Amino acid sequence: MSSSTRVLVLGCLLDKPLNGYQVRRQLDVMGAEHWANVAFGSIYHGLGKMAEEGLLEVVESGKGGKTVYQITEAGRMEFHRLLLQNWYEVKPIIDPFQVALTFMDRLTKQEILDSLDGRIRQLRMSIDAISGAYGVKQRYGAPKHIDENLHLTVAMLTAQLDWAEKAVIRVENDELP
Amino acid sequence: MSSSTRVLVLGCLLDKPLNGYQVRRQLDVMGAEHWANVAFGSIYHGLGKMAEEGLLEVVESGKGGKTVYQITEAGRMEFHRLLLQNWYEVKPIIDPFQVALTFMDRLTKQEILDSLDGRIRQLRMSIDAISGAYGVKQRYGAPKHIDENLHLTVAMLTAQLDWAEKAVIRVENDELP
DNA sequence: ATATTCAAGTTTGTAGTCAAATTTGAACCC
DNA sequence: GGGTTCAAATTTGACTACAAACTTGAATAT
Repeated sequence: MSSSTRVLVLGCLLDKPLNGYQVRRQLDVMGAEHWANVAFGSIYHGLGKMAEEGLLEVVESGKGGKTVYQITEAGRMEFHRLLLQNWYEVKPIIDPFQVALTFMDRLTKQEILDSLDGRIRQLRMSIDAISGAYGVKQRYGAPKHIDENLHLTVAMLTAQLDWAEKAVIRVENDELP
Repeated sequence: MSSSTRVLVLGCLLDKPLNGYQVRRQLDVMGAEHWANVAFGSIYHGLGKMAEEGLLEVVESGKGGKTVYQITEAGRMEFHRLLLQNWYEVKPIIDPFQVALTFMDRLTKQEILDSLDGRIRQLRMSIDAISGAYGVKQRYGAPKHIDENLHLTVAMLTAQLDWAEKAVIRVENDELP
């Protein structure tokens, strides 16, 4: 499974053993749906796989079918290794919009302007919504660094917004495509 | 297959029929490896699948085994539909770094500062490299809008760089994590 | 002529993703 | 206390992604 899935699942298990469903809920609480793609099946798959690899071990299996996993020492080391690696290396970000941008010349001027208008509105709404969430979680005792994720997301959305606003002007003046 | 794969493959076939290998080379020429994830197998899979769906049709099969595909009218409409959709909608960007950021408190201050230093250096290098490429393709007859992809990429990298530089200060002052 | 090499072109198998479907268990109602 | 309902928890299987392995053909060397 992807490096992100591994980090997320191992990360959830650092403090206490959990079963698959609890891992999933933990990810929900973290708001992982906003910045990661981890589906149901992938969690269970990941748990099973990493147990095979010795990064996790099963505690309290059987009974009513629920299987609780606990992180091993090897698992902690792997978590730390992956975490550092993801902190260090800059991976190119994949945005389907950039694919669409490549074929800009296949759309009419009006189609481009209409789409850009829609994008700009969506981007503004997202930025507002996320900005409004700053500091909210702290009130419930979450650590400060949670907000950094929001800051970074807003920064990226703002970069896209700036680009789109400039692009509108260039298209209107027929400098593009 | 993903919407991006469809757009990319259909887009390559707009002007002339091609076989799988030629599609792949066309994507290489476009520099698709920088902003998309389209592997070998996915291209052939996509060609076969879209042929089944009637978006493509096989011309000149057999012979030495090579199969040439041509876009159909339905294919052109689908391309246009997908293209507009990707232009219009803002999808959340998935960045493995944001996953790592969530677990910031599991690293030591020194580890964080070292990693950030590495990231900052990488980001600066990428920004310089891409900025240096502005306008280069035009000299070889490529359309202007190709540069927009580069502009957008640089804008996103710059946003990440700004964030990282600010984060270093916050960590040094123990405001984080 | 035959061998060698290399790019062109495709197939295949493994591993992974994902959401729908299924099973389990406990709380609640009359 | 039997039935109903709903959240908890997992399984399943269809679909995808990917890269390694394979085939083919044509050019070059011997």
